[in-house]
Amino acid sequence: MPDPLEELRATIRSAAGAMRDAAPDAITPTLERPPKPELGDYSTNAAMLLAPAFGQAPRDVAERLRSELDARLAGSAERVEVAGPGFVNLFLADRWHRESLAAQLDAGDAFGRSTPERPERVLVEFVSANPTGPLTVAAGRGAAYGDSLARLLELAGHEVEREYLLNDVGGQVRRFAESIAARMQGREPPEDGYRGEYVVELAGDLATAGADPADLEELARSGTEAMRERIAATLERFGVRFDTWFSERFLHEGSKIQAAIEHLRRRGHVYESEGAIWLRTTEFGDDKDRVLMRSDGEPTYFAADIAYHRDKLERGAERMIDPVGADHHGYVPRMRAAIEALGHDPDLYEAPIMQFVRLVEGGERARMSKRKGEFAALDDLIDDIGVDAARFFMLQRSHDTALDLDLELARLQSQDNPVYYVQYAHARIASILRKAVAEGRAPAATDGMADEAALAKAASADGALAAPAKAAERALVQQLLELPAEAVGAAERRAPHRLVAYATASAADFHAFYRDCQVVGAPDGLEQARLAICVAAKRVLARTLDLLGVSAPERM
RNA sequence: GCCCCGAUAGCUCAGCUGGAUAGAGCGACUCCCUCCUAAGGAGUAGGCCGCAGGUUCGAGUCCUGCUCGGGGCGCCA
Repeated sequence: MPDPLEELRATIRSAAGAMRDAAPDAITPTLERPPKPELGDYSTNAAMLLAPAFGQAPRDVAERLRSELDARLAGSAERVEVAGPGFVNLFLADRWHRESLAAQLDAGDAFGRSTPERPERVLVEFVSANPTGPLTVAAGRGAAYGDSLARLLELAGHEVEREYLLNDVGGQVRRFAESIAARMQGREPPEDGYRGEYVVELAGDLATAGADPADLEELARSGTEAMRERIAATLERFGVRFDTWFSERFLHEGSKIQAAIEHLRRRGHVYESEGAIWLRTTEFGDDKDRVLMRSDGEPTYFAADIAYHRDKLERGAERMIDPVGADHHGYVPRMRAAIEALGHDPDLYEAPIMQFVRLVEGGERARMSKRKGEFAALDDLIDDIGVDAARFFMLQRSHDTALDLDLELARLQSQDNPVYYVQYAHARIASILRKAVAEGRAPAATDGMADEAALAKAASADGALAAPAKAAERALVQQLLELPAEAVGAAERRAPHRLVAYATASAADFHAFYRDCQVVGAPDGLEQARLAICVAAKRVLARTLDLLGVSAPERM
């Protein structure tokens, strides 16, 4: 896919290469928009990066780079300047903007997509909340993060699988079954059981279906299955769908755990002590060794998880990304150690730490504990503020920052709500296109809406457009061209929250364009050019919102 | 005690792997609808980037120490 900014970067690299008599290692210069428009359209720090290797003052290197670039950008740049400590600033011609916009439109839906140097098969395992209760808001943050990350990785050219690990066996599940049984018999759940109202309802349903309160095995099975369905329904509402629901029970029943332990034993990392079987994780940087098989003969969750990750690798995963809650972050070093003990590079296992979400309203904070029965359910949050606001707010902040979600702000269906800022820009563009069709200034598609593809095609024809000349036009075009790099950067850094900032900035640039540039009714050529900019902006906003899992409305 | 994360505007937080005069939203204050959606725009006020050192042409960003807050240190998951 043509990426005009990537071509500019390549030009800078080649100019830097041409002057590298001292042959420094490859540098990765920045290409960014300077803080003030007077400083040019783009700026690079390449000279400052090269200066140490040349043993020259940054400004002198910058001057040499300037003349190299000046020659290479003859048709595209009006001028190239050296400024500040050694920045080389590019003032690009109208023609460059026109051609870049045309290239973007020509790429259609492929714009933003990229091909990594080394595409990977990535398995993103997320949410994986115990099927012993409804999803909490905290799980929702993990869902929003994991799903957006998966979407980003796909756009960045990787092969992605979304997977949910169902912890459908073990102590928590037993307590869950005991709690259901107690409710079926009209008793209170045990002290360490699940006391939520949903357990009462579930017990009623199972009783109606003829379940036997004495058969804990069966209650565990049907209870977790009922919860799994409920969780899946909540996630579906939330716009999150998994490729695979992986049952931990499968690992136990299929002797996968024994096989994994045996594998580790053959590699020489397993020993017995105090009646238990241990993995020598300290060999790989962990604080202490960890138990795989308890003295009562039951495998630990850790052993099951090792078998699980081994299974992921056997299924072809080249990278495993497991966003985990902050309350489990202590678990990460031992899992890393286990990956290494299995004979793999531990770096292919990544566990982004999800910090907590706190719901804030008038200073009050909801607690989130499933077992005590007082929790903030994701469904309740969606009912309250809607999917778009929920996902936008949860993705607004870096995953490793604790988030206070302000319900009062998120609930507002008004101008104060930051979600609508971006959506409104999209709706405004749709409105312009509708008007253009209504006045016969743009072709209509079969559905009566503007034929965006036709507009794009006409615009990308060579020389068809007047050049974007106003500052607001140029700024918007430049902003839209950032999408591919933004998407790749957000994917590589596992940081979907960057897209929220990008979407907000793009919307702001559109609103400024809207203020300064009349579209429908502008002089011939200019009107076509602006309609093309509108189409490009609409696509970028829709794409970005989609990556966030937020809708892009045609009207508001 | 050890480990992880955080500390940036009144509030909630960004800051693109070290670059130019540190940004956004909310809140406060002033303006702008004969005009494609005012869910918008223009502007003002608001900062010792937790503290102290260090690294270098340059540090909110990297290193060390400290303070405060959150979390974790189980043969639970």
